[in-house]
Amino acid sequence: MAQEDVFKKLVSHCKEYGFVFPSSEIYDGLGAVYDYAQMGVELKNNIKQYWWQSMVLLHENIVGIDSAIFMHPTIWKASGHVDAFNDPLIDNKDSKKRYRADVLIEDQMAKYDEKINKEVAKAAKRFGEAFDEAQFRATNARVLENQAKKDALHERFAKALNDNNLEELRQIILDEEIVCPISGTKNWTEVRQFNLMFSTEMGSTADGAMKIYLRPETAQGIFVNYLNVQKTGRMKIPFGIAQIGKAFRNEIVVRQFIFRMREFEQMEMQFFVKPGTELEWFAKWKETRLKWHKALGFGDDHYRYHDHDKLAHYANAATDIEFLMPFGFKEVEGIHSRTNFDLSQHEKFSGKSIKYFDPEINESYVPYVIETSIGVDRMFLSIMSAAYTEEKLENGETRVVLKLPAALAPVKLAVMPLVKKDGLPEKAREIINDLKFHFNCQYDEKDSIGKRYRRQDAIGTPYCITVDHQTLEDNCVTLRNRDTMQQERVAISELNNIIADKVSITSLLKTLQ
RNA sequence: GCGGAAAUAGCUCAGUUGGUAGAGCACAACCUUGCCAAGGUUGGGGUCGCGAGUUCGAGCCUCGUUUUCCGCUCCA
Repeated sequence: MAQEDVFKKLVSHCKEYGFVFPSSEIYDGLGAVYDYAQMGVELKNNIKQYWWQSMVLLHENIVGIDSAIFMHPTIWKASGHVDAFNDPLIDNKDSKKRYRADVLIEDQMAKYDEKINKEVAKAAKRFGEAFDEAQFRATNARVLENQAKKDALHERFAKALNDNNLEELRQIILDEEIVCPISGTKNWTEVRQFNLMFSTEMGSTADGAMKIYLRPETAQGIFVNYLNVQKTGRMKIPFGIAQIGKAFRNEIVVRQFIFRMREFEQMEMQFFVKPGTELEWFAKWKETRLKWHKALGFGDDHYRYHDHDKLAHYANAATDIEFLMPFGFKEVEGIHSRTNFDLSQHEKFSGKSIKYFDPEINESYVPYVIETSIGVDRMFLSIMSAAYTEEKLENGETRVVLKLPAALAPVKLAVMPLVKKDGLPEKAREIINDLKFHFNCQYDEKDSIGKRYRRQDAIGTPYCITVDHQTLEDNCVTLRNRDTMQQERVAISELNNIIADKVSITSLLKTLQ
């Protein structure tokens, strides 16, 4: 089966069986926003629980927080997001390359300087030692002409930037006859301001309102709280802070279902370490995180590292964990050595010292940070795509089964009477009324037993138990395994023990030790 | 953002030169059956993505728009 087909079928399956719906569908949807449905929310919660427990339960030096989505706007100046996420961009229609309009104009100004310098260099060569550069610059016609052009451009450019006048920026590019370095043409689109951060206003009166942003990442909520957590939690370096929460980015290009959404959820852990030890910890977390992924049992060939050659300005090492999606290997988690960039920036912008006093060396320092950052929605998609299976059966039929890890499956157990009479439904209800306290169970008596098994296969339920006539006599039921379709007969009183061991997140966590 | 394609029932799709919408599966009820998608009867569900235009008449033609997919592009 071609990979695009798998992806298409997966999207249909998510809709049909209640995992993911397009947001606001009855109003034609909203671009790149999706809702998790009755099955999806269970799977997503289980993923989050698996991550949270692997961080907070298994590490005594990692604690969690839940910081607000709204944060002081200066935080995003300190982090660099205000500058980096607000660019006037222009496209060349021929090369289809996108440029920052302001950079194109700055390059043009540099070209005038080049011309002037060339004239100066030429003259210097001609006149030798007698050359008076200041005199030359002040009198030479060509130099003056270029200087005047540059000054005029500079003035016009500064005004356009100041007024945030995008049309004027475009007009400057046209008037200066700036060409695309690739296509060499002047076939430009309009200049558009890209605001990758969503903003809103806090304060109910218009004049007293403050422009604030919906956080584009959850990490900053950890950084600005790190010292509070350290002091009140009596944490000693090295220690980590974990957080799961929504983040928002006004993406320019959104595609591939829930892989890139405007509203998405992150699971981030920032690990604070002593300067100089960060690369050791980076290596350790790189390994730890991959192990966490592999424990799900989809096969080691589904994963690979992608080390970054080009590092962001704040990082001194970075890697991605990539997962083999239907459309190729894609980033699911990022592990970054962020140095002390973020904390230092917050010291600078807030004016408050956020140094950690290290009692072991009797010194204060700004810790270095290792970040592990994973997109819940991407994780969800990777799990769904790896679990989705079309299986040829011996009788020639095809069975669609979601081979989800049992610990993550939305429904753990389906309880069904073999027939809808003879007291079997009542017996089945009796069983489910006991088990529902322990697992997410479904009851189903509609249609043939085979059809009911297939329905459970389609949502990834790992176990089905069937109540038959014999059950009424011996208090045993058949327990059917989703993947092997094998059945065994077990006592009702044993069900809880047998199933709990197989479907609990705890047993999955134990494989990490 | 550019170029291309598409949008009809919960899902997958038909729908002829323009004449008031169908199938399979799914869903609900009942009958029959009873361990891997059985059969029968009946029923519910669509202003054909949305808005204009052309026409006596638009699911079909034209324009716009929204959403999705593919290729570029972008991606702290």
